[in-house]
Amino acid sequence: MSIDICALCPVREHALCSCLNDEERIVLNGLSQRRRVMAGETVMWAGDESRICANLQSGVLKVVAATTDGREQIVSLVYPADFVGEPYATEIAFTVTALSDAELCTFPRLLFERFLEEHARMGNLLLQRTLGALKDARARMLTLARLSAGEKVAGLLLDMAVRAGRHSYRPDQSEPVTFDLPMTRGHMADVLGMTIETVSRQLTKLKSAEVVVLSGARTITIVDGNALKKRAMAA
Amino acid sequence: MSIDICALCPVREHALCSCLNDEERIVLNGLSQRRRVMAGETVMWAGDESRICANLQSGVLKVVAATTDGREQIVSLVYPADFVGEPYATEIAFTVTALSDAELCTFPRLLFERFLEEHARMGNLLLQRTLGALKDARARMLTLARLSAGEKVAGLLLDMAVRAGRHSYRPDQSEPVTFDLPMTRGHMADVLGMTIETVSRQLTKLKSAEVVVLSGARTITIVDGNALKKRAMAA
DNA sequence: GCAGATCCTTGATCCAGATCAAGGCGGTTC
DNA sequence: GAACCGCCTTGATCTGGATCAAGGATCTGC
Repeated sequence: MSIDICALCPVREHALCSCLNDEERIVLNGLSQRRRVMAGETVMWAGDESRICANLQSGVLKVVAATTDGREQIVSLVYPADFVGEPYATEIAFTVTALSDAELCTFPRLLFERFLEEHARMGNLLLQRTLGALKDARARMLTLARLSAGEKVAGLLLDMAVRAGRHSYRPDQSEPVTFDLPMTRGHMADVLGMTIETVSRQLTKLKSAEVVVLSGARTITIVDGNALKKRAMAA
Repeated sequence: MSIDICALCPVREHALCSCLNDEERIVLNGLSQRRRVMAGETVMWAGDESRICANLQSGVLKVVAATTDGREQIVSLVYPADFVGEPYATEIAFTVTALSDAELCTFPRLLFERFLEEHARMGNLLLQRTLGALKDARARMLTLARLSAGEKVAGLLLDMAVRAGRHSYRPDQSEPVTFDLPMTRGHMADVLGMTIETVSRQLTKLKSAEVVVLSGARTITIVDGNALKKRAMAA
């Protein structure tokens, strides 16, 4: 009998399983297996059989779509408490790789699917999260296809201020915020569908315009949130 | 008591409700309302309250994301038997408009959500479809961000050959297929994130290369499916 | 604190696709 | 059958961002 490891879980209040009662949670825990990955390590490969699903406990992952000739696009970033994996798919469509060291709580796909079907409340919660992810993906389609480089970078900075910096950040109330960018220029370029050089130039432009301050490559202060929002345009 | 209108439904075998037994289906039917829309008419507006969900019975719809200054991107095409709407959202994020005359079987959102929660099998089916839509959206993110104009057009033609032409079409077995393009050049441009002119030029290029034959603007024959697939690159 | 690697910035040039502009082709109306 | 209208094609030009190229900044291990 395994001990109640969920008690120590850093995301137990926010992950999918937060909707379960103690009894149900213990059953699900019985199916789970903890896994640690190092920055740069790949969690699942496109083309492989879909064998596991997981909740992310700590760290950040990227979900990547790629052409056969090696062009890549990050289609999603996975933060702690987010669900990752492809239930009801036999073959993995998108490669998932750790951007930082990370910890996952994994489940065998087939057992996870069975559990979902037997616990409708969790099934429903996953449905709601999947609908949210779909909305996100569609919003980003607009970004990728129709926004200029300047708009893309401004929008990503605002996103990151909220997700990686203070969750409460509102650009409107323009008190400056400082935080560490959670990714390299290269990853930003992969998220936004552009090149490293263009990302760098746009950041330099924002710096010259005194909208942001860059202290070293990774630390940023948003000085004028309103100006940044104006440059981002699309909601 | 309403008559059993589902018996006449053209998509009863393929829509979400196909997983229900007779009794359940009659309950759901009690919540539904048929709606006809004309080509060009908008079914739901971004920004409005999310009041209805629906199964599409006939016709084709587009789901559109737009910036405040009017740039647009089609993020999804909805075909018969597909589900459309935004359950569990209070405000509509994407405008839905008919590309052709269309018929919908609509449900009030809140009653539909309740029904989903009380009929886990349908909830699970919607989850599977939503996961499929998410995969689609992510694949299209790669297309929008990283493929060339030529690759985009070739890929869309193959897609349409399958969805709008013969469902069984396989480009590998290169017997020619003829079908009518289900949309204008303008809509193709909106789907692919480019301009009408570029779409037109790419089609002309495919014609000159004798990969396709265009008989009038709307009828197309794919002569060399393999060549077209080669030009599309990305899976 | 130095060697090497990785990441970032900046400059010069190029090009795919946007934009601007001008007809051409089918349908529809009366 | 003439006039119109929406859609499509083609040509000329422009430009945002990619690509090519060369350092500069930071970090890591020893």
